[in-house]
Amino acid sequence: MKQRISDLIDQALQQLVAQEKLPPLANIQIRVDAARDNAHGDYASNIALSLAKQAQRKPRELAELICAELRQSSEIDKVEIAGPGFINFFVSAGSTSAIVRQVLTEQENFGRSSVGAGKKVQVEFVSANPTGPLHVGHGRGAAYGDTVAALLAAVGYNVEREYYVNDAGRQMDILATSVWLRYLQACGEQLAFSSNAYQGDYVRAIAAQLVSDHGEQFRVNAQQVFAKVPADAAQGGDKEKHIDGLITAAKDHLKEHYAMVFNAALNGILNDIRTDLQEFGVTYNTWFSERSLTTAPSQIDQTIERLQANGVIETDNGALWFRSTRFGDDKDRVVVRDNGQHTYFAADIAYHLNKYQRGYDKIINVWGSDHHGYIARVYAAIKALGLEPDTLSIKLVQFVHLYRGDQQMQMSTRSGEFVTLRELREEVGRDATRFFYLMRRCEQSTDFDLDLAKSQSKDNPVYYVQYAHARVCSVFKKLEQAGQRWDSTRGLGNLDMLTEEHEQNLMRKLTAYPETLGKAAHNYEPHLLTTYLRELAADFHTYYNAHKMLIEDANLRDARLSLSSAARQVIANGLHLLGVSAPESM
RNA sequence: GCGCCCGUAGCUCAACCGGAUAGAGCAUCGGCCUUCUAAGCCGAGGGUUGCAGGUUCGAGUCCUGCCGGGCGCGCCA
Repeated sequence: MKQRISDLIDQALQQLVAQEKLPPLANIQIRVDAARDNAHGDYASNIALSLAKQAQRKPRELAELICAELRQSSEIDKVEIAGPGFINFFVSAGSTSAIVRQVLTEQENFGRSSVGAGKKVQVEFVSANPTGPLHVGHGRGAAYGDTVAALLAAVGYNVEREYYVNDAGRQMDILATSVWLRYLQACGEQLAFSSNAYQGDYVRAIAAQLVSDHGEQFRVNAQQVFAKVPADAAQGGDKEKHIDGLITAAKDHLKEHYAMVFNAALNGILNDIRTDLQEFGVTYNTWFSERSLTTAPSQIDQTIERLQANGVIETDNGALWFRSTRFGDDKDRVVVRDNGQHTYFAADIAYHLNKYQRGYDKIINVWGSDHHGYIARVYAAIKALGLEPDTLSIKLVQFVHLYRGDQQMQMSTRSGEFVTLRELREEVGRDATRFFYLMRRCEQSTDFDLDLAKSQSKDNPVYYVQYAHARVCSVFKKLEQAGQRWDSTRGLGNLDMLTEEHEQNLMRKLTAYPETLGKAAHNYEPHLLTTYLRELAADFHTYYNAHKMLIEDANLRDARLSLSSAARQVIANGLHLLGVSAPESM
C-alpha cells in the first residue's frame, strides 16, 4: 500500500512538472509512513514539506497542487492536507480488511519475506569461555543473538549460528588444574584449594566424574605436587604465581595424562553449556574451536604471514607487533609475544579471516559490552588483511544487573558466586526469560529483578501477549462447545461488516506486522517485535472487551472470528520468532 | 587522562531515514465480572526528553561543549 501511494504521488509530481506548474525537480525521495494517529488517516507523506524549497512553493500550497493532481484510486477513500503540509491518506475499509484474508491464507508464512534470499549470514553469539556455567549476562546475548538469527532467517537469509569456543590459553589451564585439585581431594589427598582456582561446585562435579571414569589413575601425593609451588595469597604469596606453579606441577606430574584431565574439564563444561542453551531454545550450526586454528597447518601462522606480506607487522623487543594504528586503532597490538607464543588477539584475527573465507555476505558478532575495546583492533585487522569491513557488524549487548529485591547480586565466575542462566530459567521460566531479555534495545543496560520476574504475576508482559493468544483459542473452544462452526469462507466474505473502530484498529495493526518484522531483522533490533506484540495484544484485548464474538448473526460472527483468528496467527508467528511459546490455554 | 554505550513520567522502558499533541507497562486514584478466561478492559493525574548552544520549514533524534552513570584501556584470555 505504501508503494501504491508513493506511485500515485510520483505520477502527480511528474504531471505537475510536465504542465510546468512546478520547476523541474531533482533527487525526489517520496516517503510514505504509517500514520501514528488515526485522525491522520492510515498513511502520511511529508513530500510537500521536503520539496517546498526546491519547488519554490509554500508547503501547504504544494500539497494542494499535488492533491489536485492525484489520480483516483479504489483503495483510497480520502486525502487530506493537515498541519504544516502533510498529505494524509485514508484507506478504504475494503483495503484494510484485505489483511485478514492475507494472514489466513499465508498463515505461519505471513510476515516473512525473501529480501535476503541467496545471501548467507553468520551470527556468532555467547562464545563464553568454557570455564564455568553460563550466567545471566550470557543469557541476554543468547536470547538476542538467537532471535536476530531467527529474524534474518524470516526475511530470507540463509543463517548460520556459531559459538566460538576459547579452548586454548591460560584460563583453560587454570580450569583443568582446578579440576585436578578437586580430583585429588576426592581421592583423599589433603590440600589447600588454591584461591585463584575456580571455586564453583561444577568443578567438583567434573572431578567426581573423573574419579568414576578413571579411578585413581591421576592421583599424585599432594605434598609432592605442592613441593615447588610458590605460596598462595593466604600464606603471603602471589596468587597468580601460585596458580601458574600449580599448572606447571600438574603438567609435570600428569605428563601425557594432563590432556585427559584437560579434555574432561573442557568437555564437562561444554556439555553443560550446550545443554543449557538447548533448554533455552538455542542451537548452533557450528561450535568453532580456537585450538583448531593452531593445528597444522596453523591458520594463525598463515594469518600473521599474510599480515607480514602486507607490510603491517614489525618486530620490537623480540615481539611481533601489528601496526593497527595505521587502520584506526589507538595503539599497536602484539600478535606474537617475545616467548614465541601468539596472543589471543592473533587467534581472533585468524578466526575472522576464517569467517570471511567461508563466504558470508554478512557476519554479525554479538559481544558483551565489556569487549568494546576490541572493536577498533578487529576492524583494523580486517582492513589490513584487505577484507571488506562493511561485511562485519559488531553488536554490543549491555550488562544485566541482577537484583533480588533491592539488593544487587555480585557476579564473578571465579568466586563461584553468580546466578547462572540455568537458575534464572528455572526460577522465571524460559518464555518469560527470553521475552524479558528481548524487551530492550541491546545497547541499553537493564535491571533484572528476580523477585519480580519470578513472581509470575501480571507484571510480566509475556503473559499479557500469551493471554491474548489463549483467549482466541478459548473463544473457538466455546464455539465448538456450543455446537457451532466457524465458516471461514463466510467470514472472509463478510469482512466489510467489521466497521467498528476497534476492529479497524486491530486490522491496521496486523497490516504493520511484515514491516515491523523486516525492520527488526535489518536493524538487528528484536525489541521492535516485542513492542509490536504488546501493542497487538493490547488492541486485541481492547476489542475483546468491547465486542462479543459469539453472537447470533452468523455473518458478523464469522467475520469477527476471522479477524480474531488472524490476530492469533500473527501473535503466534511473532512469539515463535522470539522463541516464546504460544499457549492455547492459560 | 583517552575511548565506547547510556541519560525521556515516581520506577522500568518505547518513539519507524529528523515529522504533526513525546507513548506503553508498573506504581497511585476512580470505575467494569449474571454475558466468549478480570493474567483483562475503561478513565484520571503524572514531562523544560540531564544542561547550554548550533544546524532547518521542523530536533528526544543530527553537530559542538559541559554535567551525571556504566564499561574498557596487558607481550591476559
